[in-house]
Amino acid sequence: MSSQLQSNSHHKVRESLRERIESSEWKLGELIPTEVDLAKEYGCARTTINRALQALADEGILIRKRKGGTRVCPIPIRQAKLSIPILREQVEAIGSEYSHQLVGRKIAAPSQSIRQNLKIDDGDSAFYAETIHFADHRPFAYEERWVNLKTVPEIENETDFDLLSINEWLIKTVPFSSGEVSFSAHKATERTAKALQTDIGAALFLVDRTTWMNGKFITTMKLYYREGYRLSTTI
Amino acid sequence: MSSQLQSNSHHKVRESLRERIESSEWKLGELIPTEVDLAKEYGCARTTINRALQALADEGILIRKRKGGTRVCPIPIRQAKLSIPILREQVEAIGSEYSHQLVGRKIAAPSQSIRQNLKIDDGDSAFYAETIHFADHRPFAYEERWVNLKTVPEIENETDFDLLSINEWLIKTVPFSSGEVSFSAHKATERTAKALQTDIGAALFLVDRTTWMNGKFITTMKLYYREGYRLSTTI
DNA sequence: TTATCTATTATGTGCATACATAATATAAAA
DNA sequence: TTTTATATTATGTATGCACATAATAGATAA
Repeated sequence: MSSQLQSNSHHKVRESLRERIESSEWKLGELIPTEVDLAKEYGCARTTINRALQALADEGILIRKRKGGTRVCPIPIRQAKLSIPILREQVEAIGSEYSHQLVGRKIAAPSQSIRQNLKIDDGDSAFYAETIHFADHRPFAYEERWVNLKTVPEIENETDFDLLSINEWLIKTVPFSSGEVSFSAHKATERTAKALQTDIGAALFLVDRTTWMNGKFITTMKLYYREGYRLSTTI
Repeated sequence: MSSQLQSNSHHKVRESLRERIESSEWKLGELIPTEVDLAKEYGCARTTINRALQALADEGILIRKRKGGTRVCPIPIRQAKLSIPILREQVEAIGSEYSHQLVGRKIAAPSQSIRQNLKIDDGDSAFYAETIHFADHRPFAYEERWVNLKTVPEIENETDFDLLSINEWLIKTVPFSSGEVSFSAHKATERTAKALQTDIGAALFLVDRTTWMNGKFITTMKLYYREGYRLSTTI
């Protein structure tokens, strides 16, 4: 955590306060001194204390109210930040060579649930593709993706997904989008097992993701990871 | 996102800049104007611009370097914040009644890998417990937990885990701890299937978690969720 | 040419000050 | 007593200013 020495006052104050909170000098839900008092104690400007306290409040370990004062969060909620890297980086991070293969591509009318995800009408068709992602030429993840042609019509004319996978192409084309992700466990079906060269019934880690931008739905996909895959983070 | 109208200048500036970034006014990796220029443009102090830019940098959509200037992050890394709620809240959030049952409890010498997680010596023993968590009296998750007796010796004398589950007791006793979590998919074994009243071979969602505080290791656990469980978040 | 020094530049930070704002406590009026 | 106005308080924010610091570009010396 505090591996990088910060000689800056507001960082130092923040870490000092963090320690005091974590050592239970102030108990859960308890009021801590006011900014003015802390400024006096630390011998710095109130601005500096304010900055430190706001940062801790952003982290969720303090709760602040005007006039009410600042108190230690009564129920410390653990928040894990997990970055969702693109597959190429995920594979290269473990020192393997990344490659991918487009095994299916079509324009078709998606199922009801997919239509709902992309907010498209009943008759409308969409772009569909299946991709197998490899680490050192061994299947690593299998991707089923639908792309909304109303939002990203250019994809229909995009012929070359050899260098850039569809995901990477989309990130370049629609860089800042919001999305919803969910993680679950999934028994490998005949199709997913075949794509990942594993057994039917294997426990696959499934990432479900739908992204949109300015209210326009862009893409929805299912990403099946091989057995043994772990998504890790710190809290 | 910007649902709550903020009349504050630095919030307004931040959201304005966010829109300009998301509308690709500045492309991926491109340099944006300096603080001084933006301050001139927005008619505010540099401090205000600085605050807005720092916030966007914290979010990961800007990259700042002294002298180098501020640029749009070349590879927008999607960061999902996922809060790890305690099981009681998770169950009650879906409108079900929460209950739990301690099915095993002992002081024993853990396996090599657990000893490694808790950083305890070869001969040392630790506290072990298995808990089944129910939603409306149906098994929801199965927990296997080891607790380091060197760090939390009080747990040995704690007899009553009826009201508070071990996890809840630990949160109360050691409120601010760091930890590592990993998610994966796991085929139900005889034991886990039995505990969750499901079939052997079912695809379970597994959460692996180890927590520590000030370098002292507290607990490590495996939490197996029933089939169909989804962990969701937005990015 | 290469290495070394030296501006220059944009961000990082701290501070004093001033005022805004939400929430509470107190006093005054009904 | 209840309601309403008013003061008080702690945090929220904006600003001008000064200086620190990292990284670069340019100038100078080897």
